[in-house]
Amino acid sequence: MNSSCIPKPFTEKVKLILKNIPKGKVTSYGTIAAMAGSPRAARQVVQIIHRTDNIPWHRVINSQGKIAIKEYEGFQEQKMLLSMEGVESDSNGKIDLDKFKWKCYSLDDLI
DNA sequence: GCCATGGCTAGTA
DNA sequence: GCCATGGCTAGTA
Repeated sequence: MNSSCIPKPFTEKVKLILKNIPKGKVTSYGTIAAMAGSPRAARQVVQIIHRTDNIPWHRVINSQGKIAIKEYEGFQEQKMLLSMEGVESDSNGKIDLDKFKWKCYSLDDLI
C-alpha cells in the first residue's frame, strides 16, 4: 500500500475545476491554480493535465490567451476541439479572451 | 529527504 | 523562479 489512496486536495480541486469549465469557454493554467488555492502552481496544473485521462483538457490555455502546446503535442487537436465549441483561434493559437474567457475565479462559484 | 519534472507566469530590462 | 507530485536513495532503528 502506498500514499496514493490518500486524497490530494490540490489535485482533486484541479480536476473538479477542469470538469466544470463550460463548453465554449477557456481559462488559464494560472487561473486554475489560483482557484485551487495555489496561485503560483500553474505548472502543477500542467502536470495534472498530463497524467489524468478522461478529463477535459483543451479549454486550458496560457495567460497570454494562446494555445500553449507545440504542433507535435497536439496544437491542431486542441484548436479543433475548441473550434467545435465555437472558440475561435487564429493560426498562432491566439484566442480573444474578452469573448471566450471563463469568468470564474473561485471554487465557491462552481458549487 | 532529495531531485527532476513541467502545455507556466509576474514583472524586470 | 514558482511548487505539488512521484520516484529513488541514503542512512537510521
